[in-house]
Amino acid sequence: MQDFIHVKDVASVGEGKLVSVRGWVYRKREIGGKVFIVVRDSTGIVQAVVGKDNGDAFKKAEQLNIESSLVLRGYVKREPRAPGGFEIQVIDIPWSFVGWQFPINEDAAKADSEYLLDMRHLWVRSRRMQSVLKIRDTVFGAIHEWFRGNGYYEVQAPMFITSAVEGGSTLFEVNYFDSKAYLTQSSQFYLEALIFSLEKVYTVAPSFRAEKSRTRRHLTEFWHAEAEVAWAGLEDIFTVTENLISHVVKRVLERNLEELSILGRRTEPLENVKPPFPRVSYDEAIGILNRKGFDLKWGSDIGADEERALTLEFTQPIHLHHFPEQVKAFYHRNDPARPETTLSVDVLAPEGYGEVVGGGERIFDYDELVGKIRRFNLNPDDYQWYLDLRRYGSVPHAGFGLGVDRLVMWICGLDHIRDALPFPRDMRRLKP
RNA sequence: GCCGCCGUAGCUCAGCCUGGUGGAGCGGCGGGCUGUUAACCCGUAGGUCCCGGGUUCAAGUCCCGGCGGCGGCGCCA
Repeated sequence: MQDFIHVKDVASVGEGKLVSVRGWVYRKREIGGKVFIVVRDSTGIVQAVVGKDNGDAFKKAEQLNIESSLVLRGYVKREPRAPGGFEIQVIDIPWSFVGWQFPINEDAAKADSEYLLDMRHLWVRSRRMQSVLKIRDTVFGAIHEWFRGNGYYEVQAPMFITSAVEGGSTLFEVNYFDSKAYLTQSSQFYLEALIFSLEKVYTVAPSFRAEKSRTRRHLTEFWHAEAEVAWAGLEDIFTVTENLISHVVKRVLERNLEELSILGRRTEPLENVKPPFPRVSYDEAIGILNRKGFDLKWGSDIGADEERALTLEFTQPIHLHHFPEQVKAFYHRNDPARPETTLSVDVLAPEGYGEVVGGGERIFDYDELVGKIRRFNLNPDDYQWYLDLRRYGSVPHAGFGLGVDRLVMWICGLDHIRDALPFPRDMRRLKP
């Protein structure tokens, strides 16, 4: 077996070296008795040239379609006319697979259409998706890196559950032998159970929401990074989320400048991301928004349009905190100093992207939790084991959930969350 | 749940308002070009104009119904 190199290393092996690369046809042009093949692999693109005098390889090269695969061998040449300044002068093509006519062309790619979603299993090969996927890899890696570097245990919660985490949210029902089960919409309750064992825990797992949402920031299956910390309060969640997000962004800037550039993503908004993030109370937000022309009453929720307007006032992600009780789920702890509000926080990504994190302090007192469940017209019987946690050595604690796909969407500057992951699932899309 | 939009070539779309022989670009195929960069130039093939009904001498175009799809809001991460 001979040694192969990756496309990105072609320039550095030095002119005149004989190299072998394996990849796919990114572009093919025939002119002047030569075939120019731009070869793509997981690391980049490089131009290869096959001359007509090289009869056997020339014939093979001529037959290749876009995205056909090939192995080629040739000499590296410094060539200012080639993209990247180097090309491979092919001496032979030891292996090739002549693919069918590739169904995605430049026109379809430019249109950014529904068609590309139907063709996603092939579109993942595009430089654009390739770049998103590399950044996504950095993001997931950096999340694990940060939690593990800060004393958290990684845990796993079940995906099959029997009742809702939050009343009102819609669950996917599945057949579970002779009974019904549901797909989890959050691992939070399980993490809360686990803090009494491990104190600081996190998980990165899918969550499922059967909401009929048709927006650019909703999926029915999304990747949820959740953490829960014993003895922690709202201030700790501010600190944890701003440090976590800043770390992730820093890693992306270290590793993915090329990918950001392929995506046409400006890096300035990312370079601004450093702790601490501005803290904006719900009260302040209502004031800011009403000065900007909204007409919001205290107690109304801050919707997508309002979030967008609010984030445009800042150059960093912001901590929006102290939401009124009625706009947050029942498990949020009310602020003893101001009981109509909760010790809750959303982190809003800048540039109009909006909510990427929701979290805050949880109710740790049994009677307080039962009372609030009733006040929200829910049935305490549905929360038996969750209430149990408040019976045996309960402690103040706090946690949060981060929508990883939303974070990737913002970091990449994407228009739609669907493009932040390879095979998105939403209300109307279950394939490929 | 609410509001709005669309369905014409493999893909992206124009044509519809104001009815009169189905169009463009990209892609395919054939040819040309001795260095292309989303190559270019010439030629050529390719259509159930979503389906059904109606109006009309005549419907892709107007009307009614159906089907399929898209965007946004709410909800949330």
